Amino acid sequence: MAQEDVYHLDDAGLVLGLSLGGGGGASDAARHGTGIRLSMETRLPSPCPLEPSLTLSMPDEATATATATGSGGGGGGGRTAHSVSSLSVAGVKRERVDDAEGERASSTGAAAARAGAEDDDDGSTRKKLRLTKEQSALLEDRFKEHSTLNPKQKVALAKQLNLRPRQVEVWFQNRRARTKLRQTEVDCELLKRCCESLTEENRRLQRELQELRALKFAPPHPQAPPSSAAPQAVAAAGLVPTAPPPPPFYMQMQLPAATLSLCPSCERLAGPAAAAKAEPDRPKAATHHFFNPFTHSAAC
DNA sequence: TTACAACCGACACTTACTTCA
DNA sequence: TATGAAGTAAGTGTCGGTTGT
Repeated sequence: MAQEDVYHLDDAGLVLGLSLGGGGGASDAARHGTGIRLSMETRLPSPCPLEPSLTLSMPDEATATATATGSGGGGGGGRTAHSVSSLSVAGVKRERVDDAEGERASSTGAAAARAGAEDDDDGSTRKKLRLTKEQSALLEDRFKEHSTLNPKQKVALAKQLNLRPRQVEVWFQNRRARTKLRQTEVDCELLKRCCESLTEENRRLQRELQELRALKFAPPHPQAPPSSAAPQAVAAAGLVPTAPPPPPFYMQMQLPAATLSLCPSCERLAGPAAAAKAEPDRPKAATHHFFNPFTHSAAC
């Protein structure tokens, strides 16, 4: 399921693009689209060509339209082909290689013992394995070092944990997915706050504009200053606060939202700025709570 | 050099199972 | 004890990249 929301705040000259979901799409971005796509640009062509949009339009209509459509991602068909999978050509691929490599042999291992005989024969029930705390801890440690494993590392780790290589591979896949999901949630929350701030800023600017227009078309006051001095006049009339309004939220942001990230171990919000503040002498890559999912580096 | 097929790794999506409040 | 939500191991289909022919 893909979901793409674009918040188009024309007056503020800002467009926030939020892309969620995806999978099975034509483009790589769509296929890997569960990650947030953040874009903050000034003065994009209006109206925004992207379909799901929230538009806060100019003065008088003061309309706000919002549409959100979930485009069918597709991705896997889930269980639809389950009955075929074990015999299908695609299904034969990798797992069967791992099987051949000796995961059936691992049925003597502790994991298989816990799983309870791994009854491949009847195939009617899916016994679920629970990893031990020690296994999970070691996997977590390896994940902190590298979020991906090469085949040699995978086999070695599987041997060390007394698991099948396929299980290690699946664990890393699921762990990456969890990390990405948490990161998406954090980004989503940030975007939400940013959008709320921009909406408020937009309202304030519209009010200000209306006041200025009202002043411009009002009959001239005998002692009123010329129209070129409108701001002062407005201020004198007490129509706008004398103190400047606080800077909008997006201006207070010290760094782009996309650079905020979660520490893979403690899953706390982190960012280069916070990290540098915490330990200024330390190189960024070696700072706590800073994890770059794209370089697969973590340093907690 | 280009075209093609096979393979592989990663991902998105999903299901099934376990744990816990 | 029953139950629903959350967490997670695992299955499946798809895509892009690599490699051999």
